[in-house]
Amino acid sequence: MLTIDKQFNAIKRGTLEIVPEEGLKAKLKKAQETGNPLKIKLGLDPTAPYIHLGHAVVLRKIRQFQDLGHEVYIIIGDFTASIGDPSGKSVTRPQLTAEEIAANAKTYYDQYCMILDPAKTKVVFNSEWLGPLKFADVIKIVSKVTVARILERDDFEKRLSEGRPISMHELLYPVCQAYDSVFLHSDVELGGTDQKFNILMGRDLQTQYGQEEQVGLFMPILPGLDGVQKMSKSLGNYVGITEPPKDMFGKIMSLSDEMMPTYFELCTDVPMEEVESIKAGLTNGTVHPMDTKKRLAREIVTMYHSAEEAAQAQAEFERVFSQHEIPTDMPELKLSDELTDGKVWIVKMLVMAGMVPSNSEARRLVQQGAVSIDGEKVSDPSANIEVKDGQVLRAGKLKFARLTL
RNA sequence: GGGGGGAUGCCCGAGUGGUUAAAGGGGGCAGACUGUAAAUCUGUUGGCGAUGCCUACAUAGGUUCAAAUCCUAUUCCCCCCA
Repeated sequence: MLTIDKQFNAIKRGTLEIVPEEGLKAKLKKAQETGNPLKIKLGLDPTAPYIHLGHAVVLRKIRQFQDLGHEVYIIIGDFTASIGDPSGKSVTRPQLTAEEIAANAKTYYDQYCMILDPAKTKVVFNSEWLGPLKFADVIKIVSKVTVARILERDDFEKRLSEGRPISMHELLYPVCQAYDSVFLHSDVELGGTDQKFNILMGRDLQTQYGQEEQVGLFMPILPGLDGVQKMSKSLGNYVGITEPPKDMFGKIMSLSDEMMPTYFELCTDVPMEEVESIKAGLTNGTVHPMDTKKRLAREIVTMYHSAEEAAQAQAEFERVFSQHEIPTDMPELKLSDELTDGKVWIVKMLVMAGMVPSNSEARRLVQQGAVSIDGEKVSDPSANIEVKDGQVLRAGKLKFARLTL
C-alpha cells in the first residue's frame, strides 16, 4: 500500500488545483483506515460522444483513483443536457431523445473502457433522481442557494453587466450539478477549470445538507493541435483515442514544440522528473525536438494501441516524411469502370478517391501543383491521364491512393 | 403592451439599385521554406468537363432593363420603455 503522501502526489500530477488539498489527504487517509472507497464523480455531457485526448486527461485521472481502489461514478447528464451548461453562446440546446442519449452513452462506454476499469465504473443518468423531483422539492433545494452566490459565476456576471440575457433555467444548471453531488454523497468531483463554479457549488450544497463536502479536483484544459484553442472535435484540432495508430502518430507530430511538455504531463505516464528534464533539455538545446516529439507520439500510441503498432506508425512516418517515400499501405482506387480510351480525367480521380469534396476543389488542387501520379506532377485540370495499374496518386502531402484497373 | 435595431459565404464583418461570387480579417486548403513542426512568405477558398453557365446575402412573393441593396408578408434574434 502506498503512503498517503505518495497517493496524494500521484493524484496531484497534472492537476491545476485541488480544493482543498488537505481535504483530499484527509479523505484518502480515512478511506485507507476504514477500507471504504471514496466516491469519485465525473459528469459528462451526453451530446458529444467522441472521446479525444482532451477528455482523456480527466478520464486518466479518474483511472488513477480506480487503481487506488476507489469507486467511480460517471454521471451522464441527460437531465441537465436539456438546460445546457450556460456559456452564453447557445442558450437553447437541441433536446436529445431518450434513444439518442442511450446510443451516445453506449458509444461513450465503449470508449471509456480503453481508459477506465469497467469493473470499478458505475454509469448513472442524472434524470434518474432529477427527473422525479416535484416543484416543491426544487424550491426547497433552490432555497439553499443565494442569488448573489449564483451570480458570482463569471459567465452570469459578465452577461448581466453587458446587458445580455440570462434565462432563469440557466441559473439552475449549477444547482442541478451540485445536487448530483448531494445525491451521490460524492467525495471527489473532477472537472476542467470550466467546471470550477459548478463543482464548488456542490461543496456548498453538500454542506447545506449536512454532508462532508466533496473535494474539487481541477484538470487543465488540454490545448488542441493548433496549440491555441481547447481540443475539440468541432474545431478539428483533436486526436481521438480510437484513431488508427498512423493517424494518431502523425497528428501528434504536427504539434508545435512548445506544446510537448504539456502533452507529456497530461497525456502520458512518463514520470514527472523525466518530463522536467525533457523540458529543460528542450530549452537549452540538448534535447532534439523531433526525437522528443516522436517519443511523445510513441507513448501515446502505445497507450491506446500497442508498442508494436506505435513502432510501426513511427517507421511509417519516417518512411513517408523523412525519406519522402510513399506509405506502405494506402487506399485503393479502382478505375476500370471509368476508363475512356484507357484514360481518366484527373479531376474525377481526385473526387472518386475522396480526396476532395468537389470537382472545383480538385481543379484548384491541380492548379496549385499539389497533385502527382507516381511522383510526376499533374498541373492541367483538364488532363486525361493514361492510367497504369499500381500507380500512386498523391494530393498534397498526406493523401495517397493506389490506382488499380 | 409600446418603441427601436438586426439576420450576409465555414466564422467574424463591410456593403444600402448596376463591372458584387460579394471588401477586410480569422479559419481551412495548397505551394515555398522546414523537423509533415512552429513562425514567415505566396496562392486559393459556392457549384458545374467551365474563356462560359448555374445557384447564393433569414424565408416567400413583388417593383425594376438590373436587387444583398427598394416594397410586402413571414420566421427568428436583440435592445429600450412598461
